[in-house]
Amino acid sequence: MPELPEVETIARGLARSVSGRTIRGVDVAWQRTVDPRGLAARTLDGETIAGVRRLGKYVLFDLRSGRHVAVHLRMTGRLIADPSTALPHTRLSLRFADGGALVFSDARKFGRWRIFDGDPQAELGTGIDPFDPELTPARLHALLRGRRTKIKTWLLDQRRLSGVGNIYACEALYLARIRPNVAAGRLTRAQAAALLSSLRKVLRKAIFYRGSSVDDYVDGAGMPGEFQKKLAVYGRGGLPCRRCKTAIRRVVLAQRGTFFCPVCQH
DNA sequence: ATCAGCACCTGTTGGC
DNA sequence: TGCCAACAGGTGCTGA
Repeated sequence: MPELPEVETIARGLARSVSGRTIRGVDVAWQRTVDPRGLAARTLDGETIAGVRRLGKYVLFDLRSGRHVAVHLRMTGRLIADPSTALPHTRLSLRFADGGALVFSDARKFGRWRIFDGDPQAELGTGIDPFDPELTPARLHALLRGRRTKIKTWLLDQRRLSGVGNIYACEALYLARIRPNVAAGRLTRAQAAALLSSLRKVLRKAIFYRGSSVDDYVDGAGMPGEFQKKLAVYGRGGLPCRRCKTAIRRVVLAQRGTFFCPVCQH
């Protein structure tokens, strides 16, 4: 479900709504929600949330103790602060000392919570962020050099670049006029530069519109985003390209639906 | 290194 | 109307 813009929207909202609050009670309704590589959920009892931010596609809670909680929402995970009614598919809840709660609901049960000490980036293995100032066109071009994997598949690999998912990979490649199936290493320096600026443009705009609610994404307050109305290619198979009117094609790359314009993208 | 295939899960949708 | 297959914003593992 959520990619960088959706996770950013959720993290920003939760930073305001749960920062400074103290956990007094943890309910785990689906044990596998808690990643066994990290600490047990009950260790959160008594912790106070210092802040909330995004790391790649993780919602990262920084605790006053120095510990961290990384929540990955995968396809259908939702983090809702102080819900007014019980949520369906609730898998884990943090009860706060003030009487409120942070509830994790996840229909498909793919989402994971990981509680750990130490450096989040090292712990989670996240690659460079698309908005990291150190990611220059030259740096991206260098990262792509020699890679024979398809550029769209490369964009989805979180160990290299962290935060881009299926929707925004399709959208950025469309904006940059690059075919999803070209080998990553074959992109020219100019194409790498176009791809980077397209990624930032589409991600920034999607954050502005509070994410894309194609199916069931909602933010930390339960509100949907608006960017799904702005999508240029994702989910538009068979519909006319907004630039040249050619029918948008859908193919499958790396087991994921992939949309592109066969005329605009080379 | 890379890829296809499958696993993890449930809910919704579209075709027949 | 009803059933079933396909599909879904993600990742991780295995085997080739």
